[in-house]
Amino acid sequence: MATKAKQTREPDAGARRKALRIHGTIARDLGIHIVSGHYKPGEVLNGEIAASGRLHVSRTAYREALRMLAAKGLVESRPKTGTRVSQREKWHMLDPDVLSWIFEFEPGEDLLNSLFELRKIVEPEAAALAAERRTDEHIAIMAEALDGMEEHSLAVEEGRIADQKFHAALLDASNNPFLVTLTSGVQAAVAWTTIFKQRHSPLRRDPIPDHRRVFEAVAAGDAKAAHKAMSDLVDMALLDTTGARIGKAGR
Amino acid sequence: MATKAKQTREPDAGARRKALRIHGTIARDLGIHIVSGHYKPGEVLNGEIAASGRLHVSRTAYREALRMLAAKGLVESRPKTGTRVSQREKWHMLDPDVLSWIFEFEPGEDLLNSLFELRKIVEPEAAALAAERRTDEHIAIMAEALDGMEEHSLAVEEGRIADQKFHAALLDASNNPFLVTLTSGVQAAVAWTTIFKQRHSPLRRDPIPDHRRVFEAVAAGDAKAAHKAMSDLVDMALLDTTGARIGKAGR
DNA sequence: GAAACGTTATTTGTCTGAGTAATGCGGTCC
DNA sequence: GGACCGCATTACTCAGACAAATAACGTTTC
Repeated sequence: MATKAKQTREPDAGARRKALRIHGTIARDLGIHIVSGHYKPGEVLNGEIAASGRLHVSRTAYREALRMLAAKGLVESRPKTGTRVSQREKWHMLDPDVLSWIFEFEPGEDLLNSLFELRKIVEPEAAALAAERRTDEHIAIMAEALDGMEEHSLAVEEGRIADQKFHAALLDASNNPFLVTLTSGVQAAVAWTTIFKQRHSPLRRDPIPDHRRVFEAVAAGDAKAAHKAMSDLVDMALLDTTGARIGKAGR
Repeated sequence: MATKAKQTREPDAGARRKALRIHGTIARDLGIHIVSGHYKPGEVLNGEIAASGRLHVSRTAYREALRMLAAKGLVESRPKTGTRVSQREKWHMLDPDVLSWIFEFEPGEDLLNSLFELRKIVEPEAAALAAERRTDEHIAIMAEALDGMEEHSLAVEEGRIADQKFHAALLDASNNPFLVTLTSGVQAAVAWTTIFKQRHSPLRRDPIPDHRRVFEAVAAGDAKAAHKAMSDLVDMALLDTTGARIGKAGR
């Protein structure tokens, strides 16, 4: 019997969990069940009274969870017919939460490849734009972050924060808000699982030199070089992830 | 009554609106106010009791609207401090609803350019992938849609539906669910405003030949040609949109 | 005096129960 | 057979109360 552990302010280094409320936890649980295929598209969920009763929560909380899922395109509600799981094409696959839910379970090799296919398309171009548009301030922030990554390692929290700073500054330099949200969300989801998987295979190529190549190209304003360097970086990230997953090489 | 539609009663010609409920309309109104800058990031909204009272709705409905906006990253709620508009970096700019809200108001030239920058990066690559992976069935659907576009025109509803079918099949052929959601959402938002703007400047280049070039490249499995053709298509779309914007009389 | 600690007020969060509105389904009438 | 009409089901909306979280303030303690 899992009673909810009284989790007061958890000062653990992680800003990862934000102490979800009831509606948040239910949305997350339901969302994971949906993206993992436990509830299939077209399937009708239990009625509000039944579902809320089964979960021992009020209808209010359950409904708010449904509203969140509906806002992410995962479900659709109508009177008389009930709430049903939407078709997969309707899902907002790039929503940060949906992405994290997908990767929290088991991505599925094809989905992982699809995501990296997208990264391979977008991120090099973003780096190229950043090379053309970066300000001196961007360079300063990225340089500092790079130093932080070298001093600590990506194995510890501080190093990962520096890594995030680096990529955030890079994206900001592209000066395109759509690229920012798209890429930051994807990176966050991937980073999370990568960290997890790496516990099993701590051996990996040192990513710092690749980061430095990106940095130097952006600092020099060399869009083509930035494109190439970032492309390599994404390739390496893919190898890290799939390598940790399975030994076999993809196509 | 001329058409024998199974559709029971749809008195309003606008089939675009799905008869939003109260929480949906409030979320939309609030969302538009946020993305249009009327409520600025960091600003705290009125308390739930005050806001719901001012809108003459129940707290429940207002809260569900907030949950939807929170699910899209537009607001954040905490006890004691209230609900405040999130920083722009937190917004899910690629969420279909957020996108439509942005373009419903007045996109802002820079935002429009940023979005087309993204399209220019992603859609040609998607077309290239489609050229490599398309099945015969995809070709058949696209051919049929293309015929429909030629028979009717993009000026009428049927033609636009055929256009959507064409692009949907093209995206599906890329076999990448992330590309599908990303591109379809963006296209929908842009198409909406383009249709609207075109009432003022009906003169535009005929897009059918460009579509045909994309089709032929994809049918031939020529990724490079598909890339080029789709790139041209996006260029033309940008010209259409900005041209219509500049052409209109300022208000 | 400053830092740790408890108190309080305010706001969101959760619960309950009732009533309303939309809608698919089946029956009825022509 | 088709159009219309009621019925049952389900989500939707409302109202009011209570609980939990937390920022701000005041108090204690060293």
